[in-house]
Amino acid sequence: MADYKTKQRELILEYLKNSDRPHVSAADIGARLREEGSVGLATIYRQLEKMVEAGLVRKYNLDGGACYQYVGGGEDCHEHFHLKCLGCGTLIHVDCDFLSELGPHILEHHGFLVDNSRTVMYGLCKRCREGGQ
Amino acid sequence: MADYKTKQRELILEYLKNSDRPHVSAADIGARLREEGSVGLATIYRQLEKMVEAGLVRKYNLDGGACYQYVGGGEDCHEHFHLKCLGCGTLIHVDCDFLSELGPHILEHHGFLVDNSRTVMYGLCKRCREGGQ
DNA sequence: CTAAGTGCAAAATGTTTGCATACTT
DNA sequence: AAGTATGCAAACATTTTGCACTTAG
Repeated sequence: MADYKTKQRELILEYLKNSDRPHVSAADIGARLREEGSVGLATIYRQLEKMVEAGLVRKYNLDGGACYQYVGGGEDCHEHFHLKCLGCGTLIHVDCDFLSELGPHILEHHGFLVDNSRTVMYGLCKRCREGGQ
Repeated sequence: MADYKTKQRELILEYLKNSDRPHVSAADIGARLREEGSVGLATIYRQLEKMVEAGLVRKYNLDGGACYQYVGGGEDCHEHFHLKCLGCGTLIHVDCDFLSELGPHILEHHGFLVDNSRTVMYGLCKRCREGGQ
């Protein structure tokens, strides 16, 4: 029942923490960890599942597969917003004061508690807007 | 380029409109339409894709596959926001001045054009928040 | 007649599982 | 030693695609 501390688990956690991009797919992790420590994809999925269950990692179901984000127990991503481009599929992370007021506003005026970590706003990014589409 | 009006498309649309449940998977549609009119799964996926693109249908990526919801083209949903309760599943429509500033703000400061009709914010409604969960 | 849509089966993803082996505690 | 974790390959589920054929405009 207790999570053993294995080399693989540490590598995955390490990767999640130090990734420059906030959201990472299982394949991303696999691609990187196959070089150095060699961690099987199955292990990655199994560990990610545990981490999600433990609240260490958050899972997002996106179009072409799921992405994972390290949140380290404490919140982290509750503070910002996600914009997903319907054109190129990019997931954009946004931190912004104006947007930070959104949650409190909705809670106060509409009685609804928004969970930013699960909310994705869809639309078109600048490049896709300018490139036709 | 123009969407042809085929028997299959009509059947799928009909099913989406009359479904008692708001969210339906491609498999759900297939299971039902195989009985009567016989519509191939591939066609269902291809039609759903078009409908999503046309704004007739909204797509949600869930854990075990995607679900689709008919939202009708005629609605003025571009004007307001959608809050979906993770507890009871209710979809709440919200009209509000503060929220109306959100789109312009994101466009101006983040270069991203939000499509309100496709964007759903997830969280908990008042009742679900108070009732535990 | 031409463009678009359809069904089927095959293929491409993304994720999970069975099992023998290896590692943690 | 007992309980977990791992790797691999096979199994799965869902969605996409190639192709010959049908249908709508």
